[in-house]
Amino acid sequence: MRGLTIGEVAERSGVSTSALRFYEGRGLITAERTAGNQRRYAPAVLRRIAFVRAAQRVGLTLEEVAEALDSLPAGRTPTKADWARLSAAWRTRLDEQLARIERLRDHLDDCIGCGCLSLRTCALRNPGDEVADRGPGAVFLEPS
Amino acid sequence: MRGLTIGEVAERSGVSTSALRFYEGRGLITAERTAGNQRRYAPAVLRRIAFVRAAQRVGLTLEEVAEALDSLPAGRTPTKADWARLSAAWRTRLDEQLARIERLRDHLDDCIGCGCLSLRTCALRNPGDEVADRGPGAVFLEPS
DNA sequence: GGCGGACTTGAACCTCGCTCGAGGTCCGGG
DNA sequence: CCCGGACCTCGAGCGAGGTTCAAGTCCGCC
Repeated sequence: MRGLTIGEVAERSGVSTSALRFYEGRGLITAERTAGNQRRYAPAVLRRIAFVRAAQRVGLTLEEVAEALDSLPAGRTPTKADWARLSAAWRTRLDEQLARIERLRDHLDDCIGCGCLSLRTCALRNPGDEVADRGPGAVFLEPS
Repeated sequence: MRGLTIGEVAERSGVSTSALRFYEGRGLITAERTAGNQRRYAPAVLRRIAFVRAAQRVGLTLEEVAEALDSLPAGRTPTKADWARLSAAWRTRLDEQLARIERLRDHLDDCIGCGCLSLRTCALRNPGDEVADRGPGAVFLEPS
């Protein structure tokens, strides 16, 4: 009963063993067990993990990733058509994010120099656009 | 000793009273107290709160917002020059976010239909670009 | 002076995506 | 057979940005 150990999968995928166990708990990946209860992974799990990480970079929550994975036909290897369907949906999502940020930037341009946070009409003060980037991004106010 | 009550500030700013107390704990806003220990806010707090919310929409953490507020000269009302300086920094930040998402989208375009998550060279699999939008965004996989 | 709604505090809880630690087991080489 | 490193489970903790609760106090109007 060969298969990849969790450590091997972690190394090859760049995802920590704790994250792999966490993903398993969320139903994102699965593993066989040895007689001694250790996980053994099929090589295909690496592609699945790559899918999860790619989806996360696009901004999906793990729950959404799980839905997307569930939408793939069980049993067979995903085809190019499956991938095209999902990646088109991702693209839409990215386009929406771009549009949102662009709107925000344009409002900001309108506002520069006008001190308009004091005006009730300022678009920046009013809702609809969210960014909330929690990733490793640029630091605000240059570290001088 | 007049001044706005916390409820009035909440109503006018659209920020909940619990959030206002939370902001005070983070040093983002301040308030006087009545003899009976209730908060009373100066009207200028509304502009300050608007600033906080705008900065959050641009993606700053509350800690970064606090730094930005600290960078404003104490005591006097912020000038247009102050605002221009900060909003220019925000614009840079938004531009970086846009660039990041565009790169990701372009990778995705390169990948559509090629099933390239199976290739070790796929740019989508490899790091550097993060999105992680936690805001109210579009739902993935249209609700059909 | 009495009523009720607005206010006070602190602590506990929430989501998300993990990480870490404790305490214990398994596996492979020498 | 023994050792050490990799593995196991379970539960707690983090950090961001709050919300919710409990128990008690204040404010202002009639």
